[in-house]
Order: sequence, then structure tokens, then C-alpha cells
Amino acid sequence: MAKKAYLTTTLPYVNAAPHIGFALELVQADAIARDLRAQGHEVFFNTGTDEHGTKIYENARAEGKEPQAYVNENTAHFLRLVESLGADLQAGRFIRTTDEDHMAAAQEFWRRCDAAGDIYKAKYATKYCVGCELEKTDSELEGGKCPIHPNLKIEEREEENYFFRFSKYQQPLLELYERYPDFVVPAHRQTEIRNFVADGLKDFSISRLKEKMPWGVPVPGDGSHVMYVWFDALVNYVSTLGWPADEKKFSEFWGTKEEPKAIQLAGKDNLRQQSAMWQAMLMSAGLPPSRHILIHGFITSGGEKMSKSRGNVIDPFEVVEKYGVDALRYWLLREMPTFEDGDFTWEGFKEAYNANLANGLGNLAARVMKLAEDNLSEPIPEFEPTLHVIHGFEIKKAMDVLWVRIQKLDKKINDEEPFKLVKTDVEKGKALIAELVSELASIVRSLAPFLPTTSEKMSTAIQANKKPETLFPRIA
RNA sequence: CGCGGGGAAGUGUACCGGUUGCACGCUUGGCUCAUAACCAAGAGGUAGUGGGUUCAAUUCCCGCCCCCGCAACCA
Repeated sequence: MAKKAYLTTTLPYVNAAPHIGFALELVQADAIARDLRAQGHEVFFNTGTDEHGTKIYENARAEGKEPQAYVNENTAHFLRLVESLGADLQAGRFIRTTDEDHMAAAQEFWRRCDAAGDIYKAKYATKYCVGCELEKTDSELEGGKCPIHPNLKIEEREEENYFFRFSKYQQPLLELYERYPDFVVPAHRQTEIRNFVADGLKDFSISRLKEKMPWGVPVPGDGSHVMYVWFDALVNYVSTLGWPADEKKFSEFWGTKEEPKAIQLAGKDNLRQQSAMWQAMLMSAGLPPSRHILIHGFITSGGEKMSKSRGNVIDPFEVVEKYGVDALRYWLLREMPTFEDGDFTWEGFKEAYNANLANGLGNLAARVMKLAEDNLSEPIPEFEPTLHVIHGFEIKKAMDVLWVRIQKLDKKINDEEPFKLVKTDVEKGKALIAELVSELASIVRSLAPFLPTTSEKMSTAIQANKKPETLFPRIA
């Protein structure tokens, strides 16, 4: 029986168009999933969309739409992104937090936390701007005033909310980090979260009054509240596996308390939710923790945060349309540091594309296969089996190794001049060319987790002993 | 206030205390199988800043400046 593995992205909130940052997370997850498959694992790949909450409710109303219709439209864009990036959903799921089974699972999850004594009602103070007719968070206020209505006083309002006993899990969380020093990757993120937890935890609110915001999962046993959006959203990581109904599937992929297996990806802004809050929720519900939380950085654009007002937003679809999926995948996986921030500019993208895809990989494939096509009478016998190439989730480093091999192969051709050798010593020349092709084949195999489409094309060319169509035309 | 990360050739990055390495870009030379590609050589950095420890610091310690994330309800 194949070993089972589980991998998930966070679920993007569908109140805006898909962001290139989510493309990064998806592609990283997909590369790791493919690498795990190359190791013989059966991988459950999860991604999807987060569809409840205030922002969505308001946006839908602003557009005069029913919330469900609104999220249906927006989710379609995310689904299209997943498909156009070549993320491999076979034996996985694109989950939506409005899916029936997920909502039922969220309610069951709530019941278990409640049964564990971790949910209680308390007063919750909110800050309300009469001008906006909205509740405001501290980070939305400037000097205690609403930046849009600085003349109006912020009103303090109180309401009853359900709270989750986060504070109870301080010690268990610290033990979890102790037990798995590589729980959060990279290590400095684990340091960060450990310090945060060690500083003390405050219980957090997990519901909203339904009369104010009905767009959420109903709280079990209390018709006047809905779950606060991310309590419901986090549960997707287990509901996607059919939890609570399918115990077997759940424990096979998610793992057990003795052997947790789930690998989660998230951006650095999500460290706390994934590696502390969600883990505490799992403990409360009596479920095994995750095994790894992989934290990636942010993509800036021209050195600045992407934002509509700055007009520097990079649209992942545009990159794919212009240069192809693998060009974008390449940039995200190798030009972007795996765990740190990276900067996208079109000039930088083009430079990297020309240097490494057109001149590097593409040109090498062309020169080797031209030699093969002209001089070998048949394809090389067999490919060597694929070895998995990503170690410690260091995607960029794994790719760097491949590009060193590309460089070496180019050098070998220059040094040993097979194009001359075939003219002076046919047999030796052919043997050398066959050697070059098999090294290319080996590189191609290792490339599959990162650039699956290109790997496929090159592999076809090698098996046919034909020079492939231009893989990556140079960008002028 | 606090927690975490980072400041190095034009740009992006690696490293253990002991002549700063790599990639892209640039200059020159070589080759012609290849996508004006490939290979070689070269130019280019007082490693944010001020102290300290040391025979010796980019690498360790302290102060300061600047950038990023978190700062608890903002997916």
C-alpha cells in the first residue's frame, strides 16, 4: 500500500481577484505534492475558497447580489487559477466553505470544542463608527478616530459573543513545538510563534450576532449566532477529508496523534492562525495536530506592497497568458526565495526567463536533441527512474541543483565537441551524444515537480528522438 | 513598548571568525551542435552605521538608523 500524504494551502478569501501571492502558495504546494508522488506517496491535495464573513456579505450587498450568488461568481476565478497553474487536484479536493458537508463538519467541530469545555459566552466590546455604520478594529483606527470620519466619536458597543478558550492551550502548544522542532518551517518562524505563545494567550471571539451578520455557519444550539468566519474556515483542512464521517480516510491522510502527517502552507501573515490557533482548536476537538506548517514570504512589486491604489498589482493570469504556465511556475519556485519575500518586476521576470528558460533549459534541449536527431538512429533506451529532489522543503535549492546540471551539460558539449567528434570517429561521437541525451533525460525527470508541462514535452521529444519545438522563445 | 526577519558589487543572493563566493546584467576572447544561443577570461563591493571582544569579524557582543511581518479578531 502506498504511503499516504496530505498537503493543503490556506483558503483565499473570495472578496477580490486571485492574487499572485496565492499563485505562489498553490504552486509551491503543487511542486511538493508532485515530489511526494515521485517518492511513491499517495497525496491528498487540498485547496479551495473561504466564503463566509462580513466583507463578503457587505460586498455582495453593495453589488445587489445574494451572498451565495456573489461567492459562486468569485470562486470561479480561483478555480480557474488552480486549473491554469497546473495544480494537480487528482485525488484531492477544491473545497468551498459553503459546501454542505463542510458546514456540517464545522458545526460538529464546534460541538466537540464545546463538549471539551472550551467555548463560553462573554461580553465583547466593539468599536463602532456611526459615520461608516460599521464596526472598526484597532488597526483600522488612527489615533482612536475613524480615518474617514475623524470628527465623529467612536462608540464603544458591547455584545455577547462565544469565546474559545485559547489560553488553556498555552502549555500544550509549547509542548507541540518542543516535540517537533521542525513543526514550523523555516525555523525562525517557529521561534516567532513560540515566543508569541510563551508570552501568554488571550481567548478569542468565535461568533457574531446573526442579526448583524447572517452570512456564516449557524452556531449549534443557538440560532442567534453564526460562527466567526475563520473558526469555520480553518475546519476545512479536516472536513475536506470527509471528517467526521470518514474516520478511516481522515486518519490515513491527516495522521494520528502518534504520527501526525498533515503539511500546511501559509503566508507569513498567517503564522499565528495556522500554527497556534488552529492547533489549539484541533487539540480541543481531540484531533491530531498538523505535522508541518510551511511559511512563505510575500511578493512585492517594484519593492512595494501590491495594492490597487498603487496600480502595481501583478495578475497571475496575465503572466500565464503571455509566457505560459511553466514560466510563471519557474519564477515563483526559483526566482522567489522559498521562505522569504521576493520582488516581482516585469524586467526581472524577462531577464530570468531569457537567462534560465530560453538560453538555459530551452536552448540546451534544442542543441542536445538536434545532435540526437541528426546522429542517432533510435531513441536512447530508457530513462533512469525519477528520484525525489526536494529536501527539507527547500524548493529553490532543489531547482538550483538542476540548473547547475544544465550548466555542466552545456560546458561538456563545448569541451568535448560531439559535433566534431561524430565527423572523425562516428562510434565515439554517437556514444557521447547518447550520454548527453541520457543526462538531459535525467534532468527532465527531476524537473517534473516544478515544470510538469515542459518536462512532459521534453520527455516526449527524447522518446521520439526528435528536436522539440522551441520550448521557451526568447523575450525581446 | 514588545516579538520575529532583513540591510553586501547595477540587481538578486550564499558562507563555518582567518585572502567576500554565486547568478543575472556589462566588457573582451573562443566555438558553431543550439533559441544572436553556449564556453572562457575580465571589470565592478571600505558587507547600513558607531563602538566592543579577538592575533584576526561580513561572520560574535552592545548601541543607533532604515525596511518588512505580527502586535489578537483584519481572510
